[in-house]
Amino acid sequence: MSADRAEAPQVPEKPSLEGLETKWDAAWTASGVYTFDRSATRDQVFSIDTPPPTVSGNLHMGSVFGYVQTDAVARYQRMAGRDVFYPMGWDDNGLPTERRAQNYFGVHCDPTLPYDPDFTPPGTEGKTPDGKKIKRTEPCSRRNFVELCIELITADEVVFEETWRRIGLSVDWSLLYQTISDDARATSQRAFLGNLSRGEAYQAEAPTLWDVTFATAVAQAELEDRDRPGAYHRLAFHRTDASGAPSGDDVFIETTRPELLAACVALVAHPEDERYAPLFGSTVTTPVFGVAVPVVAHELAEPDKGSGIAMVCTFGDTTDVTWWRELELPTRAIIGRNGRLRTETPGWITAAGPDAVAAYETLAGKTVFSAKEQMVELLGARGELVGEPKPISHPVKFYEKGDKPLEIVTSRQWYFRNGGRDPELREVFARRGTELAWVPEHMRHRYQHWVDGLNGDWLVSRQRFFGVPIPVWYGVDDDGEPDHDTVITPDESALPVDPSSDTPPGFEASQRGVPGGFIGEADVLDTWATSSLTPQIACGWGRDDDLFSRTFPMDLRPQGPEIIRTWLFDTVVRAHFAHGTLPWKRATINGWILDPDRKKMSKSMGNVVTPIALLENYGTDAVRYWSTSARPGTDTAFDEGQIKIGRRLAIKLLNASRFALNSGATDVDPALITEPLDRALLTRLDDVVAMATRAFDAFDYARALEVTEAFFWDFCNDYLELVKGRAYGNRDDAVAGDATTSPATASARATLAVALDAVLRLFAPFLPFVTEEVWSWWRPGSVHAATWPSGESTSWPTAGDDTVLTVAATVLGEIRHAKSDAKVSMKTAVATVKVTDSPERCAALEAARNDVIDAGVVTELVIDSAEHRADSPTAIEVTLDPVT
RNA sequence: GGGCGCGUAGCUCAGUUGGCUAGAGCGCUGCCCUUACAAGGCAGAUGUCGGGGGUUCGAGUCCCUCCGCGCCCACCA
Repeated sequence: MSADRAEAPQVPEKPSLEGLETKWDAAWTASGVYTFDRSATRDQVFSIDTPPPTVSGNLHMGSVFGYVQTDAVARYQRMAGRDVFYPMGWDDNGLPTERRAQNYFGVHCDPTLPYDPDFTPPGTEGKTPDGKKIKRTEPCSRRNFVELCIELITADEVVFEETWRRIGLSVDWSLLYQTISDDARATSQRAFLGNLSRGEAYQAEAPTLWDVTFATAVAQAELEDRDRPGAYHRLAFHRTDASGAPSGDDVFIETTRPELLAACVALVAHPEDERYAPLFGSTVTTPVFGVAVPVVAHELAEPDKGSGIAMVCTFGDTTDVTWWRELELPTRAIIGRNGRLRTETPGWITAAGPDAVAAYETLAGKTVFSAKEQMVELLGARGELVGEPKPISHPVKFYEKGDKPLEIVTSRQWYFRNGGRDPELREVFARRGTELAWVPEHMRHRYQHWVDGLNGDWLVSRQRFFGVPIPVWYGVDDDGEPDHDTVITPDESALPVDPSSDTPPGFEASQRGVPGGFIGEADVLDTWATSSLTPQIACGWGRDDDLFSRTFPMDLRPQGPEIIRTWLFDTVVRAHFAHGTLPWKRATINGWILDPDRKKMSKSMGNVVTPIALLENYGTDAVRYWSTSARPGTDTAFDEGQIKIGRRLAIKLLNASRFALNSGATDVDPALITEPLDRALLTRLDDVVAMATRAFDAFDYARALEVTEAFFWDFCNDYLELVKGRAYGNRDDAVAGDATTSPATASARATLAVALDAVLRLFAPFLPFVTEEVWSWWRPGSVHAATWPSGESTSWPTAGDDTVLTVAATVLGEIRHAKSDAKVSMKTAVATVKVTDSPERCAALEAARNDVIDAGVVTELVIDSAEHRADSPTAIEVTLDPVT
């Protein structure tokens, strides 16, 4: 036994996959294999910016899919010698948590209420203490509400971490962060203050997309269109003569929103529309209210839509905003933030006379829906509604989390510049998109397309509660009114701050809200304004500059395609402003999982497939196998069959390893690997390592898995069978035993050890549990800390002739074929096998003669090149023993 | 309406810069309890590469066009 030889392998009698996850997760935590070594320099580090998942308590199949793919890359990088910085975070700030807190505790936030230290929510889990469903939520102060949110997520996050650990991510859990934590809030506010001081953040009074239900402004990135039923109402506007008196002629427009008639500020038609050209510059009066509005021209008006002329209201849709801005129309807002028509009669209606006022009063305070019905009645009564409304289905803008159409209201909000209103800046961000490496390459189009389509700056203020407060105060003027032009900022050292309770520098708490004092900004930042800073939060920007310098800009940003326009783009914007760089070198975009439930809706008789159930039924490695079989960026149908294959592969790995180790696989001088068949195997292995390495370097984990799996398959089916007898020492002249092992047997055993060792490492990124288990039978330390088998670590002889294995496997295959055809057992003896082939291939076969004879149970093997004709294929004749 | 992607065996998918009779796994069929593995092994059958044109000595691969599917974006009159 040589000095460097490991202890005798400890191979279990019945190897099994059960319980490996718990066992090794605990072991990895204890040994710290995934702990980031912060003495590493930037060039040695591979840092990964995982988008922190929303804490929901549930793990989604899609998350498992994408995160496991990234983990395989992380594990490869670690084995390839990089110091992997792989933090995880929880995105717990924002609306989803607010909603869950509302449902869970049965409360809602009323920011006008004072803090109640003794506040007790009506219940938990949506139920009262006596188990009844909570029907009405109870109001509480903002601070009480935030406390409840934090209580909820703290409990959830413990469970969530356990769940995530189950999928075997090699993250350094000591780096775990939360987007609502003090550090994250401080980072977010620090970045905001930087944006403010450089003029990248600004506040403006402007038309804003507004969600009535949540009572908050929303950003362009959070919109989605949904098809909703509507109806065209044909309305008669009245033309006037030069003196402004009615001329008796009418102009007809079609609108789906007659309730906004009181907010009408103009009619607009295309400049080249001959039907309406004579009207441009003239004035018409609205039906019902008789308010005079101009007829104007704009190329956005579409002649073939409706009657070709549209009414512009402030504001019915985003086109109205465009027209209002570009045509410098007046603002006549009638819809309030509660989604109802203003209760006080607007001045322009009053000016139109008592009839108009009377009409408006029947609408005042009504919801959009009721106002529409009332308006139709008013129009009908006056004969100004032509015909019946024509039902249509049309796209309507919604907040992606909302269930009522968005309204547009004018309000003061905070914005970040993002190029939406500045072609030069837009070009800067477009260029950033081209600098970023994309996997797959075509995903860059989505980024480009989004940047090209931006039509406004990024609205970041939200009228919500559970978020990062906008860290500013405003001066209060002599009349006690906030002066929004006087912005007071905190000292950086004071971050994070809450302006609603903290006092700005230079003021006393008693000056809050009094003339000459200050008032805190009540709004919070959009959740994206914080999650767009995950590289800064994770890498310790402004908090741990040493760590930051070793990890930022990060190497990799893995994520789904649906958040390119939001999360990815926003993160690029923030890093560009704060650091003048990209936040990462490369983005890998995973594909979608096609939901089987959706597909098989008709068959949905129960079984909801959850990742947890799959992980329990098949084991984590099996689920990881399926996830990493999918090509980067490629959509994949959920396939339980693939998961079963993964499980089989893992079991196969256990059994094949057990066999190899029990056959005497042993570490000896690789120079003892002398048999041509063994050298052929290792030559092939060398190619596989090269292919897998190349694939991983291109972030194509799936290809790396594919070539490794194919090799392992051949290794088991062909090589193991061929070498079995020789490894056992069946043909040894000497008595079995180390000291007297023949060179042929020693060669086989050394080859088994080398091959198994390499195969375990090659599979380690994909099947971390089973490879670690087998590794522990005979190797010290963790396979995940082992060196990737390439380059300098390739210490086996590779000058072999691959043909030896190929020909031997082909002949063995023919022998099996013959036995299969004869319907006899594989251990049946074969009388003769005659192989006719080229001299080269015959020589190769000759080199493996004894192994083929052993594996095929062959009595006589005839190898002949004399009758071989050039270009004709290998000819193999198998004659079974007549006795059988 | 614009953009991106996809359409290869019954199913899920590979097919790298155009190159030897188009591949894998599942499923299917048959056989084998072989002492690593019967929740296994071995073997077998299966394709107008969505349709139609074109370039080429040669096209699943490149070009054009049509059909179908998915996703994203788009101004809700």
